[in-house]
Amino acid sequence: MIKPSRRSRGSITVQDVAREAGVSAMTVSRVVNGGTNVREATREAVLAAIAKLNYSPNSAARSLAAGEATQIGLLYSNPSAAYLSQFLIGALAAARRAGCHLVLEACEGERPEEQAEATRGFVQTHVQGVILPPPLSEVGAVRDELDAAGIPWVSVAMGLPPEGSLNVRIDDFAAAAAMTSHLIDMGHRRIGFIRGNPNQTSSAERYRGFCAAIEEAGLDLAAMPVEQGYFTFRSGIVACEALLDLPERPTAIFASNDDMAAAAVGVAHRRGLHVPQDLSVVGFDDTSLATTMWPELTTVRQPIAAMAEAALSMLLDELRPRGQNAQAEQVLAHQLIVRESCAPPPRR
Amino acid sequence: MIKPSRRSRGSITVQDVAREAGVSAMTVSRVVNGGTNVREATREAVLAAIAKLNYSPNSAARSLAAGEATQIGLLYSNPSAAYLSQFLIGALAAARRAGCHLVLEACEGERPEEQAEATRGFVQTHVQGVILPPPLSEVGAVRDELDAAGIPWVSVAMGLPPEGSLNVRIDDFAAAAAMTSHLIDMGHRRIGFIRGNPNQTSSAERYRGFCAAIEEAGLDLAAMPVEQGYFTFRSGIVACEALLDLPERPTAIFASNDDMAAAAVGVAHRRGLHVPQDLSVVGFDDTSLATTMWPELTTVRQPIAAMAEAALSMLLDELRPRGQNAQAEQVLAHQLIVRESCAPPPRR
DNA sequence: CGGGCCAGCGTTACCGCTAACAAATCGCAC
DNA sequence: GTGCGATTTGTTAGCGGTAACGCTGGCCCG
Repeated sequence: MIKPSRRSRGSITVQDVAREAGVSAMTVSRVVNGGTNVREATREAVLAAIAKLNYSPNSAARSLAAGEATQIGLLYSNPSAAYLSQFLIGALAAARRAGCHLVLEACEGERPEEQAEATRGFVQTHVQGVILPPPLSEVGAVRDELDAAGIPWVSVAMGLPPEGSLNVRIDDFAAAAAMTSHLIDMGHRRIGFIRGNPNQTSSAERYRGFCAAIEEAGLDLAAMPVEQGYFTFRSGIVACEALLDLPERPTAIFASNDDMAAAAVGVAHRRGLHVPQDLSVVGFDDTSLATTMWPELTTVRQPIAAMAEAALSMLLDELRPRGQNAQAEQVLAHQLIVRESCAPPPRR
Repeated sequence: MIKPSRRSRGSITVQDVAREAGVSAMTVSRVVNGGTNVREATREAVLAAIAKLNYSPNSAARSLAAGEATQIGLLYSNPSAAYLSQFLIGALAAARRAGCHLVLEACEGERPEEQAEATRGFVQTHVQGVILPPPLSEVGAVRDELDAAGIPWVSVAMGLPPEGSLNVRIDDFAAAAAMTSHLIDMGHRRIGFIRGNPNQTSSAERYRGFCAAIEEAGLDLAAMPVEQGYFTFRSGIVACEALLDLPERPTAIFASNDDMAAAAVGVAHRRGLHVPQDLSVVGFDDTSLATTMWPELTTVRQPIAAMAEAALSMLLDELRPRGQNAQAEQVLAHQLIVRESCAPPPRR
């Protein structure tokens, strides 16, 4: 007497689908993945059976059988929370599709030794690849450690990634230039710029974009006041104070990220300047801060979730033994988001 | 002739550990999980072998063999990004430990029909349980849909969870009372309160805590101006304007979350009031906003990541067939975070 | 001193899926 | 028709781990 398998989970498996469609389990598997070398009629029968039974493949079994990568590391330091949450949403979506797990690790310290230490945590836990969102994508200690362990990595949102490395980014240069042109088109002729942290290449790229747009418009770059910031709210306060202390005040401020832009708006308000009537302020990144302030911020949106997804796919392609990977670099489209924080300069 | 298995992945398996320790694979498995009925000497030998080989179990194989839950849903609407990122960090850590995948689904709309629709997405994709962070934990349409499908859920951070439901939370009442007492201890006698969205029970609990502390201090509750807010930055502006328009202005404002507190600080600044010298402002949640503003916000910290972890563990316990689950409710500890946004009231 | 019980460990048989190989089928030129 | 390569489909053998059950030997009790 055959007793029903005591361990059956009652869920729909390939076998069930195969029986329903009158084919073998292997054929079902082929249809579900890629589906090479399956006759059209057969595929349709299988798809119909899948739909009928509401089958969804068991990802644990799949990655076990296929021997795929199952643990991908994500090393984060302290980007803005808004950035991180978007990033995680994208990465999680891609991870689930691929059936792999995301292993998070915080990298708190600033010192190379601490960073290397956090990285070694990954090596211990057998992650097969690592995603490096900013600003860690720029940290040599981390990359060296991963290279030494032979673990592939993808950098995300670097301004100027090293040749041949896996990376996903936007065109910081073009985005900053577009934003600058937007201000110029509005009539601003004296635009203050707050630079980002010099240890990140995107800072330089954004500044280059700013300069290029100024010069292209035939304006005098030397007349544009520039302050150094470090991407933090606090540094934005200092930089903005300096800009507004100038005898000839800028009519607009372009901060290299939203946090610093928010700081600039705060400083302006405390000085009794109205934004945007007296001073226009624009940022970069379109984090949630941009809409939880008043006035809401004109800024550049990065497709953060899409970038995370792209990074993970790229990494998995790299890890897949079969064939060579198509591309090692992806530049996604950015978008200029116009809100209420900028307006034509005040008439004088 | 035995050729080495062509599909071997070269990684360390239970078999390797078993051989090294001179026991069977099953014993290794027992040691790794729980480890009931294993002699101490044997356990040590196995642990030594594990350490020596640097073995780490394959979570795909584990969940396949054990037939464990592999997909846990996380339905989020739009809590603050800071909240979400912390929440995801905690949930991911727990998910990895348990070897299950997190399935995110955004629930955009406000209308019950849209919310139910988003929930049905989960039912389709065979998630075995769902975590409901605020404010979705309070949405009847979502919970009904899950109940109808027989999918267990855990609510997180509800103020007053329904009897018998799985939930993880902090004591909103006590936390709000503590914050209020802190203000009273500083010398404030006229404290304005901005309520949270009435569709969330935590709003009511926080308000109850505020009232209790006021009365316990022997102050006149009727003298405290209260405004309705909705947890949004925008609603905080309106509420704070109303409070500051009062003939007898409060010396402190207790906003039911950080976004509204940030709004209050902004309004005060635009009116030329200095925070905290002229007006103290405190918030609730300790999201990242609390430190990306100036002055930094005194607020209540929720252990968000820990709450997410607890929620996931609770859900998995519920799903595990063996035995009954210990607890259906967990109240984690909150913490009063004192920063720069409050000070004794101005002398008059 | 025999037998029942249980802690401790091994054996077997899978979980659900897919790589690799084998077999069947097809198309087509001669 | 026949032969042969290309395409489509089926078969087998695991991937790494664990549930269920079986076996062993020591302990206790009658």
